Amino acid sequence: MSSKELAVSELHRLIRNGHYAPQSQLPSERSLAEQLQISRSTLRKALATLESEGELWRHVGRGTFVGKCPAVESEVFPLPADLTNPSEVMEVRLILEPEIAVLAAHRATKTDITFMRQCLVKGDAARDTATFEMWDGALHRVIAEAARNTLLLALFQAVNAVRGHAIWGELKEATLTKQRRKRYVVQHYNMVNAIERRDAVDSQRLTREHLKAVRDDMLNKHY
Amino acid sequence: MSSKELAVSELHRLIRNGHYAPQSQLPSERSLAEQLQISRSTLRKALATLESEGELWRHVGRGTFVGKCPAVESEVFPLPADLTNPSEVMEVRLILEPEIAVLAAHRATKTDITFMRQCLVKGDAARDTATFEMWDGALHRVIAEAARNTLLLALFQAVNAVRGHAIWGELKEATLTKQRRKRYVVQHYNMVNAIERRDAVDSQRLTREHLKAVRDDMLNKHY
DNA sequence: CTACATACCAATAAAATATTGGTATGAATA
DNA sequence: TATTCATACCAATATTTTATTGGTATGTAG
Repeated sequence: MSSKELAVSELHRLIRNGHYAPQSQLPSERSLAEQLQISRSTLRKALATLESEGELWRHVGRGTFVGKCPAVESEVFPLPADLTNPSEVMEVRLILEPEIAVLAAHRATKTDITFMRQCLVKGDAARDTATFEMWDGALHRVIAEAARNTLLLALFQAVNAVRGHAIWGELKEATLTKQRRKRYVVQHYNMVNAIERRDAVDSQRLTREHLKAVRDDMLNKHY
Repeated sequence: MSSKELAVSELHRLIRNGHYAPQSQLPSERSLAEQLQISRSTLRKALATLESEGELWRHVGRGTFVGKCPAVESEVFPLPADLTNPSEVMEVRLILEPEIAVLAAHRATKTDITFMRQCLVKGDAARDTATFEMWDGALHRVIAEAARNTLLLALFQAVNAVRGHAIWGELKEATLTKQRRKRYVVQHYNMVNAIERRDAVDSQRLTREHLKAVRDDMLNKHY
Protein backbone atom coordinates (compact mmCIF):
# COMPACT_ATOMS: atom_id res chain seq x y z
CA MET A 1 0.00 0.00 0.00
CA SER A 2 1.37 3.37 -1.06
CA SER A 3 2.02 6.32 1.19
CA LYS A 4 -0.87 8.18 -0.33
CA GLU A 5 -3.30 5.32 0.20
CA LEU A 6 -2.22 5.01 3.82
CA ALA A 7 -2.93 8.70 4.30
CA VAL A 8 -6.37 8.38 2.67
CA SER A 9 -7.20 5.50 5.02
CA GLU A 10 -6.00 7.31 8.11
CA LEU A 11 -7.87 10.49 7.31
CA HIS A 12 -10.96 8.49 6.48
CA ARG A 13 -10.69 6.83 9.88
CA LEU A 14 -10.19 10.12 11.74
CA ILE A 15 -13.26 11.57 10.07
CA ARG A 16 -15.38 8.48 10.58
CA ASN A 17 -14.57 8.14 14.29
CA GLY A 18 -15.48 11.77 14.89
CA HIS A 19 -11.98 12.95 15.69
CA TYR A 20 -12.63 15.59 13.08
CA ALA A 21 -16.31 16.40 13.59
CA PRO A 22 -18.70 17.12 10.70
CA GLN A 23 -18.32 20.69 9.43
CA SER A 24 -15.18 21.16 11.52
CA GLN A 25 -11.91 22.45 10.13
CA LEU A 26 -8.96 20.12 9.73
CA PRO A 27 -5.46 21.27 10.62
CA SER A 28 -3.58 23.06 7.87
CA GLU A 29 -1.95 20.97 5.16
CA ARG A 30 1.49 21.79 6.50
CA SER A 31 0.70 20.65 10.03
CA LEU A 32 -1.33 17.66 8.93
CA ALA A 33 1.57 16.50 6.71
CA GLU A 34 3.89 16.80 9.67
CA GLN A 35 1.44 14.95 11.91
CA LEU A 36 1.10 12.06 9.45
CA GLN A 37 4.82 12.21 8.71
CA ILE A 38 4.43 12.54 4.95
CA SER A 39 5.27 15.28 2.51
CA ARG A 40 2.78 17.96 1.88
CA SER A 41 2.45 17.06 -1.78
CA THR A 42 1.57 13.47 -0.87
CA LEU A 43 -0.94 14.72 1.65
CA ARG A 44 -2.46 16.93 -0.99
CA LYS A 45 -2.98 13.92 -3.19
CA ALA A 46 -4.76 12.13 -0.36
CA LEU A 47 -6.91 15.19 0.34
CA ALA A 48 -7.79 15.47 -3.33
CA THR A 49 -9.03 11.87 -3.28
CA LEU A 50 -11.13 12.48 -0.18
CA GLU A 51 -12.48 15.69 -1.64
CA SER A 52 -13.52 13.90 -4.82
CA GLU A 53 -15.38 11.40 -2.64
CA GLY A 54 -17.26 14.19 -0.92
CA GLU A 55 -15.64 13.58 2.45
CA LEU A 56 -14.25 17.10 2.77
CA TRP A 57 -13.86 20.38 0.95
CA ARG A 58 -10.96 22.80 0.59
CA HIS A 59 -10.76 26.53 -0.07
CA VAL A 60 -7.70 28.69 -0.67
CA GLY A 61 -7.02 30.98 2.25
CA ARG A 62 -9.76 29.42 4.40
CA GLY A 63 -8.77 25.84 5.04
CA THR A 64 -10.00 22.26 4.75
CA PHE A 65 -13.35 21.24 6.22
CA VAL A 66 -15.14 17.95 6.90
CA GLY A 67 -18.24 17.20 4.85
CA LYS A 68 -19.87 18.76 1.85
CA CYS A 69 -19.24 22.34 0.87
CA PRO A 70 -22.17 24.51 2.11
CA ALA A 71 -24.50 25.93 -0.54
CA VAL A 72 -23.52 29.27 -2.00
CA GLU A 73 -24.40 32.08 0.36
CA SER A 74 -27.91 33.31 -0.22
CA GLU A 75 -28.54 36.86 -1.18
CA VAL A 76 -30.06 38.80 1.62
CA PHE A 77 -32.87 41.25 1.54
CA PRO A 78 -33.56 44.11 3.98
CA LEU A 79 -36.57 43.61 6.17
CA PRO A 80 -38.19 46.78 7.47
CA ALA A 81 -38.83 45.43 10.95
CA ASP A 82 -38.51 48.84 12.56
CA LEU A 83 -40.71 50.59 10.05
CA THR A 84 -43.73 48.33 9.80
CA ASN A 85 -46.48 47.73 12.34
CA PRO A 86 -48.91 45.01 13.50
CA SER A 87 -51.64 46.26 11.20
CA GLU A 88 -49.42 46.03 8.14
CA VAL A 89 -48.23 42.60 9.16
CA MET A 90 -51.74 41.28 9.52
CA GLU A 91 -52.64 42.79 6.17
CA VAL A 92 -49.75 40.96 4.55
CA ARG A 93 -50.62 37.73 6.28
CA LEU A 94 -54.18 38.04 4.99
CA ILE A 95 -52.78 38.31 1.50
CA LEU A 96 -50.29 35.47 1.75
CA GLU A 97 -51.70 32.77 3.96
CA PRO A 98 -55.08 32.14 2.32
CA GLU A 99 -53.24 31.68 -1.00
CA ILE A 100 -50.69 29.48 0.70
CA ALA A 101 -53.59 27.35 1.93
CA VAL A 102 -54.89 27.01 -1.63
CA LEU A 103 -51.54 25.71 -2.81
CA ALA A 104 -51.21 23.48 0.23
CA ALA A 105 -54.61 21.92 -0.48
CA HIS A 106 -53.26 20.98 -3.89
CA ARG A 107 -49.75 19.99 -2.93
CA ALA A 108 -49.56 18.72 0.64
CA THR A 109 -48.15 15.23 1.07
CA LYS A 110 -49.41 12.64 3.54
CA THR A 111 -46.33 13.38 5.62
CA ASP A 112 -47.17 17.09 5.67
CA ILE A 113 -50.69 16.35 6.81
CA THR A 114 -49.53 13.92 9.47
CA PHE A 115 -47.31 16.62 10.90
CA MET A 116 -50.12 19.18 10.70
CA ARG A 117 -52.23 16.84 12.80
CA GLN A 118 -49.43 16.48 15.28
CA CYS A 119 -49.24 20.26 15.60
CA LEU A 120 -52.97 20.39 16.23
CA VAL A 121 -52.82 17.83 19.01
CA LYS A 122 -49.81 19.45 20.66
CA GLY A 123 -51.23 22.95 20.38
CA ASP A 124 -54.51 21.82 21.89
CA ALA A 125 -52.69 20.18 24.79
CA ALA A 126 -50.38 23.13 25.47
CA ARG A 127 -50.41 24.29 29.09
CA ASP A 128 -48.90 27.71 28.53
CA THR A 129 -48.92 30.41 25.90
CA ALA A 130 -45.35 29.86 24.75
CA THR A 131 -45.96 26.19 23.99
CA PHE A 132 -49.18 26.97 22.21
CA GLU A 133 -47.44 29.63 20.15
CA MET A 134 -44.68 27.25 19.22
CA TRP A 135 -47.09 24.68 17.85
CA ASP A 136 -49.18 27.39 16.23
CA GLY A 137 -46.03 28.57 14.47
CA ALA A 138 -45.10 25.05 13.47
CA LEU A 139 -48.55 24.46 11.99
CA HIS A 140 -48.47 27.61 9.89
CA ARG A 141 -44.96 26.79 8.77
CA VAL A 142 -45.75 23.24 7.64
CA ILE A 143 -48.71 24.58 5.69
CA ALA A 144 -46.36 27.07 4.01
CA GLU A 145 -43.91 24.28 3.24
CA ALA A 146 -46.74 22.19 1.83
CA ALA A 147 -47.35 24.95 -0.71
CA ARG A 148 -44.08 23.84 -2.34
CA ASN A 149 -42.90 27.21 -3.54
CA THR A 150 -39.43 28.13 -2.27
CA LEU A 151 -39.83 31.84 -2.79
CA LEU A 152 -43.24 31.94 -1.16
CA LEU A 153 -41.87 30.06 1.84
CA ALA A 154 -39.06 32.58 2.15
CA LEU A 155 -41.53 35.45 2.12
CA PHE A 156 -43.69 33.68 4.70
CA GLN A 157 -40.66 33.23 6.93
CA ALA A 158 -39.67 36.85 6.53
CA VAL A 159 -43.10 37.92 7.70
CA ASN A 160 -42.78 35.54 10.62
CA ALA A 161 -39.45 37.09 11.53
CA VAL A 162 -41.13 40.47 11.82
CA ARG A 163 -43.84 38.94 13.97
CA GLY A 164 -41.17 37.68 16.33
CA HIS A 165 -40.28 41.16 17.47
CA ALA A 166 -40.54 42.37 21.02
CA ILE A 167 -43.25 44.96 20.51
CA TRP A 168 -45.26 42.32 18.78
CA GLY A 169 -44.67 39.74 21.45
CA GLU A 170 -46.43 41.79 24.09
CA LEU A 171 -49.51 42.05 21.96
CA LYS A 172 -49.58 38.32 21.52
CA GLU A 173 -49.24 37.63 25.20
CA ALA A 174 -52.10 39.87 26.23
CA THR A 175 -54.38 38.65 23.50
CA LEU A 176 -54.31 34.94 24.00
CA THR A 177 -57.00 34.21 26.55
CA LYS A 178 -58.03 30.62 27.09
CA GLN A 179 -61.26 31.27 25.26
CA ARG A 180 -59.51 32.59 22.22
CA ARG A 181 -57.05 29.74 22.16
CA LYS A 182 -59.92 27.29 22.12
CA ARG A 183 -61.46 29.09 19.18
CA TYR A 184 -58.17 29.19 17.30
CA VAL A 185 -57.71 25.46 17.87
CA VAL A 186 -61.12 24.78 16.32
CA GLN A 187 -60.26 27.01 13.40
CA HIS A 188 -56.94 25.22 12.97
CA TYR A 189 -58.65 21.83 12.88
CA ASN A 190 -61.07 23.08 10.25
CA MET A 191 -58.24 24.45 8.13
CA VAL A 192 -56.33 21.18 8.22
CA ASN A 193 -59.49 19.19 7.49
CA ALA A 194 -60.09 21.27 4.39
CA ILE A 195 -56.50 20.86 3.23
CA GLU A 196 -56.69 17.14 3.79
CA ARG A 197 -59.80 16.73 1.71
CA ARG A 198 -58.10 18.90 -0.97
CA ASP A 199 -60.73 21.59 -0.81
CA ALA A 200 -58.82 24.69 -1.90
CA VAL A 201 -61.78 27.04 -1.68
CA ASP A 202 -62.59 26.05 1.90
CA SER A 203 -58.93 26.07 2.87
CA GLN A 204 -58.65 29.63 1.66
CA ARG A 205 -61.89 30.80 3.28
CA LEU A 206 -61.15 29.15 6.62
CA THR A 207 -57.61 30.51 6.72
CA ARG A 208 -58.89 33.98 5.96
CA GLU A 209 -61.50 33.73 8.70
CA HIS A 210 -58.94 32.49 11.19
CA LEU A 211 -56.58 35.35 10.42
CA LYS A 212 -59.40 37.90 10.60
CA ALA A 213 -60.31 36.58 14.02
CA VAL A 214 -56.67 36.87 15.13
CA ARG A 215 -56.41 40.35 13.70
CA ASP A 216 -59.62 41.56 15.23
CA ASP A 217 -58.79 40.12 18.63
CA MET A 218 -55.38 41.67 18.49
CA LEU A 219 -56.07 45.08 17.10
CA ASN A 220 -59.53 45.96 18.32
CA LYS A 221 -58.86 45.17 21.94
CA HIS A 222 -55.78 47.33 22.08
CA TYR A 223 -56.24 50.18 19.65
CA MET B 1 -19.57 87.72 16.32
CA SER B 2 -17.75 84.97 18.18
CA SER B 3 -15.25 82.55 16.72
CA LYS B 4 -17.72 79.72 17.08
CA GLU B 5 -20.49 81.60 15.31
CA LEU B 6 -18.16 82.48 12.45
CA ALA B 7 -17.28 78.81 12.09
CA VAL B 8 -20.96 77.83 12.10
CA SER B 9 -21.63 80.35 9.35
CA GLU B 10 -18.71 79.25 7.23
CA LEU B 11 -19.54 75.56 7.51
CA HIS B 12 -23.16 76.33 6.76
CA ARG B 13 -22.04 78.17 3.64
CA LEU B 14 -19.72 75.36 2.50
CA ILE B 15 -22.53 72.81 2.88
CA ARG B 16 -25.14 75.01 1.21
CA ASN B 17 -22.99 75.82 -1.82
CA GLY B 18 -22.26 72.14 -2.38
CA HIS B 19 -18.57 72.32 -1.53
CA TYR B 20 -19.33 69.45 0.85
CA ALA B 21 -21.94 67.43 -1.05
CA PRO B 22 -24.93 65.74 0.62
CA GLN B 23 -23.93 62.47 2.29
CA SER B 24 -20.24 63.24 1.77
CA GLN B 25 -17.65 63.13 4.50
CA LEU B 26 -16.14 66.32 5.86
CA PRO B 27 -12.44 66.49 6.62
CA SER B 28 -11.42 65.33 10.07
CA GLU B 29 -11.93 67.71 12.98
CA ARG B 30 -8.19 68.22 13.28
CA SER B 31 -7.73 69.20 9.64
CA LEU B 32 -10.93 71.25 9.51
CA ALA B 33 -9.83 73.19 12.60
CA GLU B 34 -6.53 73.91 10.90
CA GLN B 35 -8.25 74.89 7.69
CA LEU B 36 -10.56 77.34 9.46
CA GLN B 37 -7.71 78.46 11.71
CA ILE B 38 -9.53 77.82 14.97
CA SER B 39 -8.94 75.39 17.78
CA ARG B 40 -10.36 71.98 17.60
CA SER B 41 -12.52 72.53 20.67
CA THR B 42 -14.09 75.61 19.11
CA LEU B 43 -14.70 73.71 15.93
CA ARG B 44 -16.35 70.97 17.92
CA LYS B 45 -18.73 73.50 19.38
CA ALA B 46 -19.62 74.70 15.90
CA LEU B 47 -20.10 71.12 14.68
CA ALA B 48 -22.31 70.36 17.65
CA THR B 49 -24.52 73.29 16.72
CA LEU B 50 -24.77 72.15 13.11
CA GLU B 51 -25.43 68.60 14.20
CA SER B 52 -28.26 69.73 16.45
CA GLU B 53 -29.73 71.57 13.44
CA GLY B 54 -29.65 68.37 11.39
CA GLU B 55 -27.04 69.70 8.96
CA LEU B 56 -24.58 66.91 9.64
CA TRP B 57 -23.90 63.87 11.76
CA ARG B 58 -20.82 62.59 13.53
CA HIS B 59 -19.67 59.11 14.58
CA VAL B 60 -16.63 58.14 16.64
CA GLY B 61 -14.04 56.39 14.51
CA ARG B 62 -15.94 57.01 11.27
CA GLY B 63 -16.04 60.77 10.78
CA THR B 64 -18.40 63.68 10.14
CA PHE B 65 -20.95 63.53 7.30
CA VAL B 66 -23.28 66.01 5.62
CA GLY B 67 -27.00 65.51 6.10
CA LYS B 68 -29.10 63.30 8.31
CA CYS B 69 -27.78 60.11 9.85
CA PRO B 70 -28.98 57.10 7.80
CA ALA B 71 -31.61 54.88 9.39
CA VAL B 72 -30.38 52.03 11.55
CA GLU B 73 -29.30 49.05 9.49
CA SER B 74 -32.25 46.86 8.61
CA GLU B 75 -32.45 43.26 9.56
CA VAL B 76 -32.02 41.00 6.58
CA PHE B 77 -33.55 37.74 5.50
CA PRO B 78 -32.15 35.17 3.07
CA LEU B 79 -33.62 35.19 -0.39
CA PRO B 80 -33.40 31.85 -2.20
CA ALA B 81 -32.49 33.32 -5.57
CA ASP B 82 -30.56 30.23 -6.60
CA LEU B 83 -33.21 27.78 -5.48
CA THR B 84 -36.39 29.19 -6.97
CA ASN B 85 -37.46 29.27 -10.61
CA PRO B 86 -39.52 31.36 -13.05
CA SER B 87 -42.63 29.32 -12.42
CA GLU B 88 -42.45 29.88 -8.67
CA VAL B 89 -41.78 33.56 -9.15
CA MET B 90 -44.81 33.99 -11.37
CA GLU B 91 -46.90 32.07 -8.87
CA VAL B 92 -45.83 34.45 -6.13
CA ARG B 93 -46.43 37.48 -8.28
CA LEU B 94 -49.95 36.21 -9.02
CA ILE B 95 -50.55 36.06 -5.29
CA LEU B 96 -49.07 39.44 -4.40
CA GLU B 97 -49.75 41.84 -7.21
CA PRO B 98 -53.52 41.52 -7.62
CA GLU B 99 -53.83 42.18 -3.87
CA ILE B 100 -51.41 45.06 -4.15
CA ALA B 101 -53.66 46.49 -6.86
CA VAL B 102 -56.67 46.25 -4.52
CA LEU B 103 -54.84 48.26 -1.87
CA ALA B 104 -53.53 50.71 -4.45
CA ALA B 105 -57.08 51.33 -5.73
CA HIS B 106 -57.97 52.35 -2.18
CA ARG B 107 -54.85 54.23 -1.23
CA ALA B 108 -53.14 55.73 -4.29
CA THR B 109 -52.59 59.50 -4.16
CA LYS B 110 -52.96 61.84 -7.10
CA THR B 111 -49.19 62.04 -7.23
CA ASP B 112 -48.96 58.25 -7.46
CA ILE B 113 -51.42 58.17 -10.31
CA THR B 114 -49.67 60.99 -12.14
CA PHE B 115 -46.47 59.01 -12.01
CA MET B 116 -48.25 55.82 -13.11
CA ARG B 117 -49.44 57.71 -16.16
CA GLN B 118 -45.96 58.93 -16.84
CA CYS B 119 -44.70 55.33 -16.76
CA LEU B 120 -47.42 54.34 -19.22
CA VAL B 121 -46.47 57.04 -21.70
CA LYS B 122 -42.76 56.33 -21.41
CA GLY B 123 -43.24 52.57 -21.66
CA ASP B 124 -45.40 52.96 -24.73
CA ALA B 125 -42.80 55.18 -26.37
CA ALA B 126 -39.85 52.93 -25.58
CA ARG B 127 -37.73 52.03 -28.58
CA ASP B 128 -35.92 49.07 -27.07
CA THR B 129 -36.63 46.28 -24.64
CA ALA B 130 -34.44 47.61 -21.85
CA THR B 131 -36.23 50.95 -21.78
CA PHE B 132 -39.61 49.30 -21.87
CA GLU B 133 -38.61 47.02 -19.02
CA MET B 134 -37.41 49.93 -16.99
CA TRP B 135 -40.73 51.75 -17.23
CA ASP B 136 -42.62 48.49 -16.74
CA GLY B 137 -40.67 48.01 -13.52
CA ALA B 138 -41.27 51.58 -12.44
CA LEU B 139 -45.01 51.20 -13.02
CA HIS B 140 -45.27 48.03 -10.96
CA ARG B 141 -43.19 49.61 -8.24
CA VAL B 142 -45.28 52.77 -7.94
CA ILE B 143 -48.38 50.61 -7.73
CA ALA B 144 -46.73 48.67 -4.89
CA GLU B 145 -45.80 51.91 -3.17
CA ALA B 146 -49.37 53.15 -3.60
CA ALA B 147 -50.53 50.14 -1.56
CA ARG B 148 -48.95 51.91 1.45
CA ASN B 149 -47.80 48.87 3.33
CA THR B 150 -44.08 48.93 4.13
CA LEU B 151 -43.76 45.21 4.63
CA LEU B 152 -45.67 44.37 1.48
CA LEU B 153 -43.48 46.74 -0.51
CA ALA B 154 -40.38 45.02 0.89
CA LEU B 155 -41.70 41.64 -0.17
CA PHE B 156 -42.58 42.99 -3.63
CA GLN B 157 -39.04 44.33 -3.97
CA ALA B 158 -37.56 41.04 -2.85
CA VAL B 159 -39.48 39.24 -5.57
CA ASN B 160 -38.29 41.82 -8.06
CA ALA B 161 -34.71 41.23 -7.01
CA VAL B 162 -35.09 37.57 -7.86
CA ARG B 163 -36.58 38.52 -11.22
CA GLY B 164 -33.51 40.59 -11.95
CA HIS B 165 -31.32 37.54 -12.16
CA ALA B 166 -29.45 36.55 -15.27
CA ILE B 167 -31.26 33.32 -16.04
CA TRP B 168 -34.49 35.20 -15.76
CA GLY B 169 -33.29 38.07 -17.91
CA GLU B 170 -32.79 35.86 -20.92
CA LEU B 171 -36.33 34.63 -20.73
CA LYS B 172 -37.59 38.18 -20.66
CA GLU B 173 -35.58 39.21 -23.66
CA ALA B 174 -36.79 36.40 -25.89
CA THR B 175 -40.40 36.82 -24.86
CA LEU B 176 -40.96 40.48 -25.50
CA THR B 177 -42.01 40.68 -29.14
CA LYS B 178 -43.46 43.94 -30.39
CA GLN B 179 -46.90 42.40 -30.47
CA ARG B 180 -46.72 41.32 -26.87
CA ARG B 181 -45.44 44.67 -25.75
CA LYS B 182 -48.41 46.36 -27.38
CA ARG B 183 -50.74 44.02 -25.53
CA TYR B 184 -49.00 44.62 -22.20
CA VAL B 185 -49.21 48.38 -22.72
CA VAL B 186 -52.97 48.12 -23.22
CA GLN B 187 -53.25 45.96 -20.11
CA HIS B 188 -51.18 48.48 -18.15
CA TYR B 189 -53.48 51.34 -19.21
CA ASN B 190 -56.50 49.37 -18.14
CA MET B 191 -54.96 48.59 -14.78
CA VAL B 192 -54.14 52.22 -14.08
CA ASN B 193 -57.57 53.33 -15.25
CA ALA B 194 -59.18 50.95 -12.77
CA ILE B 195 -56.94 52.15 -9.95
CA GLU B 196 -57.70 55.75 -10.78
CA ARG B 197 -61.44 55.23 -10.65
CA ARG B 198 -60.93 53.37 -7.34
CA ASP B 199 -62.34 50.13 -8.65
CA ALA B 200 -60.59 47.52 -6.50
CA VAL B 201 -62.33 44.54 -8.07
CA ASP B 202 -61.37 45.54 -11.60
CA SER B 203 -57.85 46.48 -10.52
CA GLN B 204 -57.41 43.02 -9.11
CA ARG B 205 -58.94 41.21 -12.07
CA LEU B 206 -56.97 43.22 -14.66
CA THR B 207 -53.71 42.77 -12.80
CA ARG B 208 -54.31 39.04 -12.58
CA GLU B 209 -55.08 38.84 -16.28
CA HIS B 210 -51.99 40.83 -17.16
CA LEU B 211 -49.77 38.59 -15.08
CA LYS B 212 -51.34 35.46 -16.50
CA ALA B 213 -50.65 36.75 -19.99
CA VAL B 214 -47.04 37.44 -19.04
CA ARG B 215 -46.71 34.02 -17.42
CA ASP B 216 -48.26 32.17 -20.33
CA ASP B 217 -46.18 34.00 -22.90
CA MET B 218 -43.08 33.33 -20.89
CA LEU B 219 -43.58 29.75 -19.83
CA ASN B 220 -45.56 28.19 -22.60
CA LYS B 221 -43.41 29.39 -25.42
CA HIS B 222 -40.28 28.04 -23.85
CA TYR B 223 -41.26 25.00 -21.82
C1' DC C 1 -16.53 83.30 29.67
C1' DT C 2 -14.42 82.06 25.40
C1' DA C 3 -10.74 80.18 23.03
C1' DC C 4 -6.58 77.79 22.90
C1' DA C 5 -3.28 73.85 23.30
C1' DT C 6 -2.50 69.40 24.86
C1' DA C 7 -3.24 64.67 26.48
C1' DC C 8 -5.71 60.53 26.56
C1' DC C 9 -9.41 57.12 25.33
C1' DA C 10 -12.92 54.28 22.64
C1' DA C 11 -14.56 53.17 18.09
C1' DT C 12 -13.50 52.42 13.54
C1' DA C 13 -10.77 52.13 9.23
C1' DA C 14 -6.76 51.06 6.83
C1' DA C 15 -2.47 48.81 6.35
C1' DA C 16 0.65 45.17 7.27
C1' DT C 17 1.57 40.54 8.30
C1' DA C 18 0.48 35.72 8.77
C1' DT C 19 -1.84 31.69 7.26
C1' DT C 20 -4.15 28.87 3.99
C1' DG C 21 -4.60 26.11 -0.21
C1' DG C 22 -2.70 25.85 -5.12
C1' DT C 23 1.01 25.25 -8.51
C1' DA C 24 5.59 24.32 -10.11
C1' DT C 25 10.23 22.44 -10.09
C1' DG C 26 13.93 19.45 -9.34
C1' DA C 27 16.15 15.75 -6.73
C1' DA C 28 16.08 11.30 -4.43
C1' DT C 29 14.33 6.74 -3.86
C1' DA C 30 12.13 2.35 -4.77
C1' DT D 1 9.37 4.96 -14.43
C1' DA D 2 6.43 6.22 -10.76
C1' DT D 3 6.25 7.86 -6.24
C1' DT D 4 7.77 10.74 -2.74
C1' DC D 5 10.20 14.40 -0.97
C1' DA D 6 11.73 19.26 -0.25
C1' DT D 7 11.51 23.80 -1.62
C1' DA D 8 9.88 28.10 -3.70
C1' DC D 9 6.42 31.08 -5.04
C1' DC D 10 1.61 32.87 -5.65
C1' DA D 11 -3.45 34.10 -4.84
C1' DA D 12 -7.09 34.12 -1.43
C1' DT D 13 -8.29 34.83 3.07
C1' DA D 14 -7.74 35.68 8.11
C1' DT D 15 -5.59 38.00 11.76
C1' DT D 16 -2.94 41.49 13.82
C1' DT D 17 -1.08 45.95 14.05
C1' DT D 18 -1.17 50.73 13.24
C1' DA D 19 -3.43 54.97 12.04
C1' DT D 20 -7.35 57.86 12.13
C1' DT D 21 -11.56 59.52 13.90
C1' DG D 22 -14.68 61.70 17.24
C1' DG D 23 -15.23 62.31 22.45
C1' DT D 24 -13.71 63.92 26.96
C1' DA D 25 -10.80 66.25 30.21
C1' DT D 26 -7.49 69.62 31.90
C1' DG D 27 -4.99 73.77 32.39
C1' DT D 28 -3.61 78.36 30.55
C1' DA D 29 -4.35 82.85 28.41
C1' DG D 30 -7.03 86.77 26.94
